[in-house]
Amino acid sequence: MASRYDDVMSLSVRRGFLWPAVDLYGGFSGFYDYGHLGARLKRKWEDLWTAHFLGLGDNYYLIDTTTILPEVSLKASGHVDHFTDILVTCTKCKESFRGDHLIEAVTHEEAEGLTTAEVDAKIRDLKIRCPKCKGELGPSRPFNMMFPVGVGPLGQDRAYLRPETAQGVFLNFKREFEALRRRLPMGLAIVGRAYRNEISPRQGAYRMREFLQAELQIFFDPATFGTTLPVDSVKGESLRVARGAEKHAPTANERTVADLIRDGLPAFYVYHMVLVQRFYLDRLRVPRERFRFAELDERERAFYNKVHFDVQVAQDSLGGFKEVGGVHYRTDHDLSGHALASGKDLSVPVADRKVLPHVLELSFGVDRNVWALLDLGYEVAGDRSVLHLPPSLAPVVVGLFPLLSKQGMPERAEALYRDLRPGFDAFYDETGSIGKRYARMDEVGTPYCVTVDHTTLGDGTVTLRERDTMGQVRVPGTSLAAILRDLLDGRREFRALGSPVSRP
RNA sequence: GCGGGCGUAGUCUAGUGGUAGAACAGGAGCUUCCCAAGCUCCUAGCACGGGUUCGAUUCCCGUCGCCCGCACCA
Repeated sequence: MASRYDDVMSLSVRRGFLWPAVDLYGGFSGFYDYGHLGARLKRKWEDLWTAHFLGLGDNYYLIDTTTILPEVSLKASGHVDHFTDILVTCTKCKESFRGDHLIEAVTHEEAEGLTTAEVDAKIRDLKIRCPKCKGELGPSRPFNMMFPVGVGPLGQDRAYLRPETAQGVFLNFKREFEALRRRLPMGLAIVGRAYRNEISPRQGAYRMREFLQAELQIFFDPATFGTTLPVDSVKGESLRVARGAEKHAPTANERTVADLIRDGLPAFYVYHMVLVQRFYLDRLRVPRERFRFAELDERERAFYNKVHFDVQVAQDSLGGFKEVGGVHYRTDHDLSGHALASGKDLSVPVADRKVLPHVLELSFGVDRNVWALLDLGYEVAGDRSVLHLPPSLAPVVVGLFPLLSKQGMPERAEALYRDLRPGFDAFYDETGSIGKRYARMDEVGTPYCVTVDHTTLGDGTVTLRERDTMGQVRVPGTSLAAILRDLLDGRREFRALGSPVSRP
């Protein structure tokens, strides 16, 4: 019995969205490659994300930074120390545990950051045994989630593949602040790869060792940011949130912006939650009930976050609400860390004061979002399978077919294809029956199909078919480009295009 | 990493100690023509490595990978 996950993965592999990397040699756990449709879908998601989030501010820009970072910079960010877990394995039942957690459970004191020798000593002194089988615990060993890289001919310069794109922004903060003429708020975004040596990659594109992040870091003056935003204009807007323990249930509560601010969340933070929710509901067309913000408590949050809500989308292939992004209030953690370690003052002048800017991070996993689109969009009903992608994200926007492979119809259809090709992701097909061609387009999410038929030969009109409704209208072939552009940009509705063509 | 299950064309699968069939998909052709029609032909597979054996896709071991549970998840 194939699961929902298998169905989505099968579609992805068959049609060219994504599949396991290096599968010629049996695969490479935690790594996935994108095929021709997946790469285009991913690129369109990135473009949409970039347009939406850079549009949130006049001083928001995209930058691009290295994926390899020297140890000193990641030491300053806290990743060298905090991204390392000390693991202890039971010699009897082979179960592994985090050393600091074992010690904290007994002493109720913070034990994170201890060395392996210290953990071993504590375990011995406190006579800690395996919590599961009471067996004897083996020696502890460090495990860092970052991939080490030896730079230089002898590999003598210790470095790591970046575990998040954000550090590239912080390292370039001072340069950009000058280049952008010293203005706050300033937004710097990176869409790029990041790497984590996950112990156990799972669930396809959900937990990967190499993945693509889209992150926007907004630098601001904590004293004034909330008051400079049009928070009042969204006060009545409702957000879907699960706070504290609520996230363990597959639901969310509708809470107004005003409510959340009254509960103590910073106004600027809630304001940006609204903008993120709009991106998912309005732009990505995620059904409202499948979207929510899930709050992480102190124990679950990363070491640098003061307020943290996951952005989650409910996906049947992954068993419910799963993280696709996050809204993180990182305070001045990063800039102060880099200021301390580099010896450079990263505070900036604001009016007559010096301010170390705070950071609000809007962070998204691109691969997770692409998978969510496939999961949400894929529908199998009887013998028809349809991928309901938002038209603006569909890797193929329009299919062009001749009804018959004769009477000059292929030439007419191909001419239309040539006309549209420069401006649209168009696809021409004359093989098989017309129904089969529609079916193929439906399955890869193509929102519109155009067919040249007998009537076309007389008056130049063609049929335009909409994927989701299978409805057809007749439009002039010469207007196709303009009509498609309007449909994709949301300026026109398909049903408003004209009277439907009836079919037998 | 531990435990369990699994690995046969692109996909989904049948099957055997004597090297494999089907369906769907794909290609060519005929025919038909507005929602995966039909017919003919074709392409294509036992994850990888080792062992046992006259002979291994099948049995055994290892590796890799996938799924589930545990742990982990800045």
